Amino acid sequence: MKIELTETQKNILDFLIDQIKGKGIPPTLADVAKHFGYKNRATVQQHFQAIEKKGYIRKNPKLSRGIELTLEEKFFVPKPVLGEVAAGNPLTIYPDAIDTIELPTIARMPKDSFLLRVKGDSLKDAYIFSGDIVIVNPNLEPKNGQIVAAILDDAAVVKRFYKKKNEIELVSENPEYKPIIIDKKYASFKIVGLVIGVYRSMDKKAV
Amino acid sequence: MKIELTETQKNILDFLIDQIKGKGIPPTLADVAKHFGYKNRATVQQHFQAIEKKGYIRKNPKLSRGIELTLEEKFFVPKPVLGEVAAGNPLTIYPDAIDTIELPTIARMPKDSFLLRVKGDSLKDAYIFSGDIVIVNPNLEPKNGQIVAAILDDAAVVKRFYKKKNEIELVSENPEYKPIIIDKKYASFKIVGLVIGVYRSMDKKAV
DNA sequence: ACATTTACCATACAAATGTATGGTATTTTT
DNA sequence: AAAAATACCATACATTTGTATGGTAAATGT
Repeated sequence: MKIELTETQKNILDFLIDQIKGKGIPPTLADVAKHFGYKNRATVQQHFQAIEKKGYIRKNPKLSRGIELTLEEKFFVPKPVLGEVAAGNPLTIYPDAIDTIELPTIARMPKDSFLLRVKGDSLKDAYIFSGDIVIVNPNLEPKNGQIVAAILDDAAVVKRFYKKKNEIELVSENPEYKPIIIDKKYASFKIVGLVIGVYRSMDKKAV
Repeated sequence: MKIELTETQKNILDFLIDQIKGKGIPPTLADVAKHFGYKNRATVQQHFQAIEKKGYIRKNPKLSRGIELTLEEKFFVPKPVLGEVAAGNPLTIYPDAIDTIELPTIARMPKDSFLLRVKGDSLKDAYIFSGDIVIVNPNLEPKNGQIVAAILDDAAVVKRFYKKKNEIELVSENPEYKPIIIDKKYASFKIVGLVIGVYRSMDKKAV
């Protein structure tokens, strides 16, 4: 349906999305021009025209900042650049560890965070279920008691984090599960990031 | 901390929030003037100045639509105008029915939806826990198998919806709970809306 | 080889936009 | 009773902003 964008157009669209998601308000032509080092607004104008023609955006003519994304009727926009984005991502180091990873964009998500779609029920002791989306920030230092996403022994877990003297303890919400103690034995242990939120879409669950 | 707003200022701030949340982009002075029937942009300008002085908004000077809400550093903004806003809302019909309702605003939510913060564990059979946010769309017709928020007998429930010949059945996820059958006996039954999503913030849960 | 698309530049212009200033009437505070 | 805040109006002005038009050079498609 949608026609392919060129590299430049993709970059501009990405910047557009970034601004809308991050700042909450679409940029002006001048904003975009400045960001890409264009000396001229008309350049951006023409790119927007091209992008609009390909169906990715809609313009409210004569309106300042009147650019809308056609993409999102929904909460989550499956990023078309998924493959490439994941490549630059901390997660790629463990591409197989987490069952299935999708990187949708959610509005107003902190810029440095990413989303993981949880598949499998291995995380349900943290009230997180298959199909849920966890919002993970890899740049936040987890404090004791916070929930982290971590990899150990090729499995992904979401648990409460406690740092002790010589070890790290990962505690489940569910008391049935015993805490996992991380010490030197675990060579393949890595904190992926701090889980700052969970989202679950009900849309498709109707069976 | 925050100084009280006047009635007019409150209305204008509400409209501002409405626009930012609903349309995704702040209105111009002219937009606001038009909406309130002011013949003059300067009137709005002055109201904004007053509202800014009281600390509710921030203005990026010289920037079109450069108004920001001071309110929201977070995902969810507990609406300070809750009472009044709720007044124009479908929910107000049952002001006491749902344990505690907060009407936070989330960016880029489908325009006609609203959020309910769930308090109390009465909804946990749908994997929804105290503190979670459910996203409810009152304008979508629930189909069989979808999750709805409903009011019956002064209690709010979130359950799977099934329409039968002469009755409506509300089924829990958890088989321990028996389905609720709605027939003519329930005078005070009302579907609030279709639950299209659940969000949970992990931020504050660190104990 | 020729046409089209892409990716920029420059200039010009009307409309939109934020802002400044001054004014009037009413309400609230002191 | 006087001062301050509120709620509007009008006019004027400099920018910002979107848009239109025309041009150049390189890449791509046919």
